[in-house]
Amino acid sequence: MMVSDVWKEYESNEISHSVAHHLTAIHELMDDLGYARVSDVARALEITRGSASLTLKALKARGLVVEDHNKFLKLSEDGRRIVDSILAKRAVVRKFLNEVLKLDEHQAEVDACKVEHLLSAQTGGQLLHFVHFLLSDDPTARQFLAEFWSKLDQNEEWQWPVQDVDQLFNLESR
Amino acid sequence: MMVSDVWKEYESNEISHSVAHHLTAIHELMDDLGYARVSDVARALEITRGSASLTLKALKARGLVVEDHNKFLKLSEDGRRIVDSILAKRAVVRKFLNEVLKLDEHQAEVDACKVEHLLSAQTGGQLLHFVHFLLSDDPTARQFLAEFWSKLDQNEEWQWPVQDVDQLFNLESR
DNA sequence: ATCAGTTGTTTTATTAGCAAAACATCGGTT
DNA sequence: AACCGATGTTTTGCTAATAAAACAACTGAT
Repeated sequence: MMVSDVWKEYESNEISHSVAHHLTAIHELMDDLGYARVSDVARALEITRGSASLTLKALKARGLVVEDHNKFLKLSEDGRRIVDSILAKRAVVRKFLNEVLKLDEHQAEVDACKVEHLLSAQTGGQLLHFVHFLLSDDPTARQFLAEFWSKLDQNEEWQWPVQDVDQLFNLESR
Repeated sequence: MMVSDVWKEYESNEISHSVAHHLTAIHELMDDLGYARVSDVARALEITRGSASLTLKALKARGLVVEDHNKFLKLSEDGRRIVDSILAKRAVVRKFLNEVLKLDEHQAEVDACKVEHLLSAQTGGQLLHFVHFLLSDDPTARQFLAEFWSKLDQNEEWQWPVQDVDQLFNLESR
C-alpha cells in the first residue's frame, strides 16, 4: 500500500515512449539507410514532418541527438547509450514472452515495445540473466521448461483475471 | 522490423496510467474506508480535487464509475473488471520481479506499477502460469530456481546494457 | 530557367493530464 | 444567524505529443 508514493514515478521517467521511438528510429535508419533526416524519422514513425521536427529539436536541445552541417541527424553518446539500453530490454522481454511464455510474435513485440523504456536497468539486467539461463542448454533449465510447457498444454486452471493472486500462491505454494 | 506497425498501439490503450490509478484508488478506498468520493481519490493519488473531478467525470461518462445520489463513487461492473485485471497483473509482475529476479521490493513495486496496465490479458495469464509453477513446490522448479540464484551470486558476465542480446543468446545457447 | 517534388520549419489547434484559483454548497459550531 | 471547514465543480493555464497547413529552401528533370 501507500500507493501514492509509487505511482507518480511513472512520469518521472526521463524517456517517454515517444522519445524512445524517435531515438531508436534514428538508430535503425542509420543501420538501414546510412543516414537519418527529420523526414526519414517521420516516415519511420508515421507522424508528420512537423511533429518530428519539433520533437527532434527538443532532443537536440537535450543533447541526445546531434545535427550535421547538412541537417543529417545522429545520436550523441548519451543518445546511443539510451538506445542501447532500450533495445536490450526490448530484445530480452520479447524473447521471454515469445520463447518462454509462448506468446505469438506479434503480441510479444507489442508488449515488449510498450514496456521497454519503463523498466529499470536493474530489472533489465536481472531479466537478461534469467532468460539467458532459462534458454541455455543447462539440463535443469531444459527440464524445467519442458515441464512448464507440458503444463501449459493441459487445461486452464483459473479464469483470468484471477481475483486474488496472492491467495492463489499461498494456497498451493507450500 | 516494421517498427511503425507496432509502436503506435501504445496509445491505442484504452486504459491510461492515470485512469488505471483512479480506478484502483476507488477500489482500495472502498476496501479501506467503505466509500470513495472525489476528494478521497484526489488525496489517495496526491492530485488536486479539481483534477480528480475532471478525470472522474470522464470515467463516469465512459461508464466505468457510477455516482451515488450523494456524490459517492463506486466502480461499475466494467470498471471492476478492469481493476481486477490490472491488480492481477501488478501482483504477478511484482512477485516475479521480487521473488524470482530478487529485485528489492520498492523497485519491483515501481516497475510493476509502470507496466500493469500495458500488458495484454494473454500476457498476464501466461505470466501467472509461469510464476505459479516456478514458485510451486515442484522439485524441478525448486532446483531450477536454486541454480539460477546461485548463478546470480557469482560474477556479472556482461555489462549492462548488452549491445546485441540476440547474439549473446546465439553464441551460447547451443 | 522553370517547374515539380522533397525537405525542414513554424504556426495553429487538439487532446490528456495536471495545478491553481475562484466559486458554490453543504454540515456542523458557536 | 453567522461562521468555518470540507467538498465538488469550473475556469484558466501549463506541458507533451500529435495533426494540419502554410511557408521557404533546396534538388533535379526537362
